[in-house]
Amino acid sequence: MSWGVMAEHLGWGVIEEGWRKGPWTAEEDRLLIEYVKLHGEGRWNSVSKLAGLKRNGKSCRLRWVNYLRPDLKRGQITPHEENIIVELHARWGNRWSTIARSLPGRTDNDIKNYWRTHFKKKEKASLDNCEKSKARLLRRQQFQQQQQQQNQVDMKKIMSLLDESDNRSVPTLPQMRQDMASLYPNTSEEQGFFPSMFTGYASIPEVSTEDIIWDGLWNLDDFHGNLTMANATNRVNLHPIATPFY
DNA sequence: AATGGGGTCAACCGCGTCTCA
DNA sequence: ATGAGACGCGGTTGACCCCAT
Repeated sequence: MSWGVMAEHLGWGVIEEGWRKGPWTAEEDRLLIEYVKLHGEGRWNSVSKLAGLKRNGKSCRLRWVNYLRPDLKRGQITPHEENIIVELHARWGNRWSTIARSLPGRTDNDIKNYWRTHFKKKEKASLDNCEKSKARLLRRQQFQQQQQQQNQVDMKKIMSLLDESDNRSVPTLPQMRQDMASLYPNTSEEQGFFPSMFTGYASIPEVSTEDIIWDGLWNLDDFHGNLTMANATNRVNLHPIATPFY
């Protein structure tokens, strides 16, 4: 039983509008290779007529470019190639064919697949961090708002105390201590007697070292993200500046 | 041993660009 | 100048494989 017959028995190679679709058989590959040997690359739409393949031109071109070309490099992407991909992606964004030109033997499809599998994970992780960071930011904003409101209340209390002591002229230090102690009975002078508004710094609760580290990483991610996004979305602007490695 | 989930890769699809009559 | 066909590109899908549970 031939590959083609078997494939059809197994439900592969669906025929739609006269064109076969799905995985290529060894026989189809052979026919395509023969065709390219005889006629060269190009004129893909005539493959079906000249080679007897029931595949449309697009499908033939793709099969040749991504799989059958003799100069294709097989095997895993090397660390060196990965470095190049990362560097060029930062510069060009998702312009896979441009990146592929700098990696002999690799196709745009290879690079695209590699990027998606190896870097989507990192992207997802950074998106998760983004959500965490947003939540933290919200917590901080809420806390700072509360702090501000509390400070206003405190200030009013202090002002009213001062008003009461107007007839005492300038308060003495013991008097001030007494006033503050009545406002903040649980706070010792050593712990920081005055409310935070006097220090100009509101301490932030529930912020762990881990949070701080993640914030730092997030800032870096954000910077890198913006950079690559800018590159990806402003390709036209970058054209005159940078040239791909042909 | 069964199964669910994630990784990998080949192939398809839609759209934009190029070429040529 | 223009329209149709060919080509190229990036995004997406789906099948297969492997591994952990």
